[in-house]
Amino acid sequence: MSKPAEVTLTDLVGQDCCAPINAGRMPAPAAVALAPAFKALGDPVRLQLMSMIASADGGEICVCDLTPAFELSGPTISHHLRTLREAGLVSAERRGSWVYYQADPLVLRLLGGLLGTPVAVAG
Amino acid sequence: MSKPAEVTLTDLVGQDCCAPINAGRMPAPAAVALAPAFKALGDPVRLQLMSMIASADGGEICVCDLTPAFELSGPTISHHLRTLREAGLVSAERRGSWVYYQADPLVLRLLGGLLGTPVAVAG
DNA sequence: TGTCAACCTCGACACATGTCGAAACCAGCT
DNA sequence: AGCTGGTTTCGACATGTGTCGAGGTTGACA
Repeated sequence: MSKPAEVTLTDLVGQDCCAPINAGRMPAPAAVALAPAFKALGDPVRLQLMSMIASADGGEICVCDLTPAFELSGPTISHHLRTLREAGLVSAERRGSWVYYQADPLVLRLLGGLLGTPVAVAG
Repeated sequence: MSKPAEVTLTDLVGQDCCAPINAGRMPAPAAVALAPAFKALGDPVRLQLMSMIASADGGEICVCDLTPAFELSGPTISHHLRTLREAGLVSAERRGSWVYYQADPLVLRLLGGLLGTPVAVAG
């Protein structure tokens, strides 16, 4: 066990949340776990994909509705969706011929709570 | 004016906030403006730098306190700080021999509110 | 005014990322 | 069983990113 401090996003979600970003230095393991999620949101296409998935009616949306919404090739959209999936932000489910994507609201809330800085300035 | 739809982070902060990510497809200009901020947070070192700056006593912290906190060269830390600066997340101020960095709480709150989904489910 | 320290910029390199076309895979239909 | 349409994976290429060492700029201090 050379890397006992490894932490996953799911671990952090399980703890309900970690400390907000203005509550002291973030531990390196948490930073390593969280950075990929923010990085995944660091692209305009993925940000729009994420918003479409997160706001989808019924909590899920078909890839066949996502792909034509951009002027990008199918493989490129698939690549971005994979990035979101590997970052733990969305999950995919195949049903019949189509694949449906759903957002993970807990992870989104985790990230949001991290930045939220709920008026902490104690003004 | 070939690109009339260009939007800056400051514009978005000025509007107090844009719609949360689960409230419909994010407009492309907003996505283009927001993505660099998330991308800047998409690195473990910058996430830790950000947390140290945002939680600094007095709202600011000296570079001379940041650099020795990582096993990275000075130029590398400077590069990451520049990335955070260009993303609009922090600002720098020179005072005497040292440079002090401060976080922009409004931008952090904007990003957080975007993801925060503040219990909107009304459960 | 000269010297020193802190910080940034520049140039360079290895590696990761965004994008595409071609091909493989998977489920449904005839 | 074979064909068809939808989605992902593979291979390739141009571009962007993280890191460093060397050098420049700024301000303090003797």
